[in-house]
Amino acid sequence: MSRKGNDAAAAAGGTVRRATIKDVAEAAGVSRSTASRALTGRGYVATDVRERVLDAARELRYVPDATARYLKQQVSLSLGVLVSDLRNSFYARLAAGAGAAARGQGYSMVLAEDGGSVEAQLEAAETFVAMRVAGVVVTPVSADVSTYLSRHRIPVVEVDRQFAAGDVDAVVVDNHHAAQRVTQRLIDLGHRRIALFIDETTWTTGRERHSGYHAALSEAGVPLDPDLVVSSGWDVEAAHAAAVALLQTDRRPTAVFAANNVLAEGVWRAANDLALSIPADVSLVSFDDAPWMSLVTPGLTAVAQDESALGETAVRRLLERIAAPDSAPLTVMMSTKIVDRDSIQAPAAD
Amino acid sequence: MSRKGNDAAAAAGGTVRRATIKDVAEAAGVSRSTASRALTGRGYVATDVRERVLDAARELRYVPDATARYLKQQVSLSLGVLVSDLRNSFYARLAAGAGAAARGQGYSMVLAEDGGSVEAQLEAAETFVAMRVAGVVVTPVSADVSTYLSRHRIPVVEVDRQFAAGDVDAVVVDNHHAAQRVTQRLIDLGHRRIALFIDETTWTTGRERHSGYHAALSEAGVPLDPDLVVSSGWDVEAAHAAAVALLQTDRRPTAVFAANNVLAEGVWRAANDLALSIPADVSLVSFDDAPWMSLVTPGLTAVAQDESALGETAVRRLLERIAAPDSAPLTVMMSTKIVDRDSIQAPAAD
DNA sequence: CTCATGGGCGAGATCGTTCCCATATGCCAA
DNA sequence: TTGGCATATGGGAACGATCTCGCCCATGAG
Repeated sequence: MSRKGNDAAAAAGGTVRRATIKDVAEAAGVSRSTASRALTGRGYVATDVRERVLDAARELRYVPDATARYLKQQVSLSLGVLVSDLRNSFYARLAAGAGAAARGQGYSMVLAEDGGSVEAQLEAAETFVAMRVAGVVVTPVSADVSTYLSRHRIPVVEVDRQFAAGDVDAVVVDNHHAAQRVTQRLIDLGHRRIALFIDETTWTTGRERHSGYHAALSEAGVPLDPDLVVSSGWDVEAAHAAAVALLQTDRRPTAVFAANNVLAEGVWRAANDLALSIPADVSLVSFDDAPWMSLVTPGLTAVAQDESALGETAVRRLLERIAAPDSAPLTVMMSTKIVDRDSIQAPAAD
Repeated sequence: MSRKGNDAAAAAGGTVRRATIKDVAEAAGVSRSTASRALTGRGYVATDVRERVLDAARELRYVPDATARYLKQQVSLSLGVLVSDLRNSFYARLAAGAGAAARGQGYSMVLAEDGGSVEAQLEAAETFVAMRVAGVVVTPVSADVSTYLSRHRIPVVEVDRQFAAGDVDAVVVDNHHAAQRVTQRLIDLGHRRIALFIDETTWTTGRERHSGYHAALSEAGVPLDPDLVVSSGWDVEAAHAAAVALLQTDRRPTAVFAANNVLAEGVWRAANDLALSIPADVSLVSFDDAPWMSLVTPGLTAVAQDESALGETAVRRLLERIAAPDSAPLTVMMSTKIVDRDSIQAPAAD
């Protein structure tokens, strides 16, 4: 023995080296090549030798170094997932679904948040490139991420919203149609003054939800009142303030369609603060079905997306693309459903 | 030139190799060593040479391979974060805090979920070892994770609950004290029949919350009624079923203390289903303050933990330990506060 | 007996990076 | 002049795995 064993070093208080395949090979009295074959199961190894190697590996608690393996094979087993805000249940569930799908396929998930910032998103993308992840699932905030990652030959799937339609895969829902249907529902109940709360119309989500709302009104011959389309900010507070303002006007809407769960929360809080009764004084529907919407009274009628399925599908699509890098980009459309609860009813007679 | 450039290869439809430091060095007309020095900023490089190298790197869109760097330096820049369930806002916020802190210190976060399963948790730990993460933050479900990771020389911080007290660092809250205070609050209002909903008393969280409840009752001389301590299962449905059963008995409790947000949701739903008014018919307090608790009417009085701070602190502690591997393990106690809302009041006179 | 075949094993190259070391030059003090 | 020091650069060896070779040995067919 030319070198002290690990146990001796440990007893001496020295730093314990992690066991490498070389240690395993020496302990089993074989070469590194043979040890590798025994451990990976590729190539010929005599059964007794294989046993010796496996025993040695167990004994030494050998865990192969994934980074070294990647370096040699140039095949990574981790996926990047990049979302806006984990505190938002929508993204949390999306990430949970993605993580589960990844794990199920033997991948691990590197998760990053960008808080909706383009720069933060690019920074995260750069980290993913540096880590040589096998692919990335992203809820994009600009076209730049997909472009950047594609340039670096990293497969991307856009999920929830789409900025690079046609260039990369995407998994989305039919925002236009769902928004139209739910607006239609309000119109059918007799509503004519229907407000839309929306944060952003430059993303596909916002744009399509807006157009769906618009389409439903047009089709019913209800004139579009620009004052009823409220572009509040991103967060609950902004939506809350905007809702308080709108709901206090003398000709307030009889119904509100909130284009996402954050906006719905703002409107809900505003109605509560103003002691307006939902749905008696004002009906409320939401795009996105957040957990709280089934807990409050009345429960909120909402367009529900299966966020987990969104994440899972995105990961599955990503792995398909990794397997077939040159196939044409696909946009997968997931279904939504309207969950009927008790936050909408016919408007009070004037 | 002995080899085709990338552009030519791209034009020919061939696979484009990612630029390596060797490519950068050649493009700048220097050796790999010099290129490395210019890029990392360690060691002497003439200013004009540095410029040339940096230009070449930009030109070739060079992004250093983090795995290769790790292999050489044996210093990893990713952290493992292992939680039970991202769909639970508690864990989501914890993970968000951890991720933010990690990113702030230049680390990226590898996130895994174990769904509360010991085996899944160990599997995730094994992945972390294989990936050679610099450290792990975990909400443990057994002592095995910490033991396993420690054996592999990977620093661990237990967060929320503690299984390896004294052996590894931990970030927790004073469950006993907080539970005692909130139970005391109910007693002070005049409640004597106070139910405790709890899922598990083998974890520190459950055990301590139980003991705090117990302590408050003892101190007030209220006899402990074992029928009022409900060990329901993990999920909302189980808690809901148990709560429906309990709240229908003729001598139902005048107040319920739910030991976490999931149980609180079960109890809340049960009360609603039974048309019991909170707090008139039954008072309800929760350990954990979930987002929905401020949206429902009445708002739920709850013991609030700052989940983000929990995650951030755990990561900070982890990095401290990485910096000083031989310092004594520390248990950091975070504060809680009771947020008063409207779900508790004095019991109705018998 | 020869030669092809296939099982079994090890030497050494390789992935992309860093880092130690050797070498070289210019400058200043002894 | 010599020695020492700071600056500047390149050669080559790692890090830990995998993988391509090439070699050896049985076995069995011709």
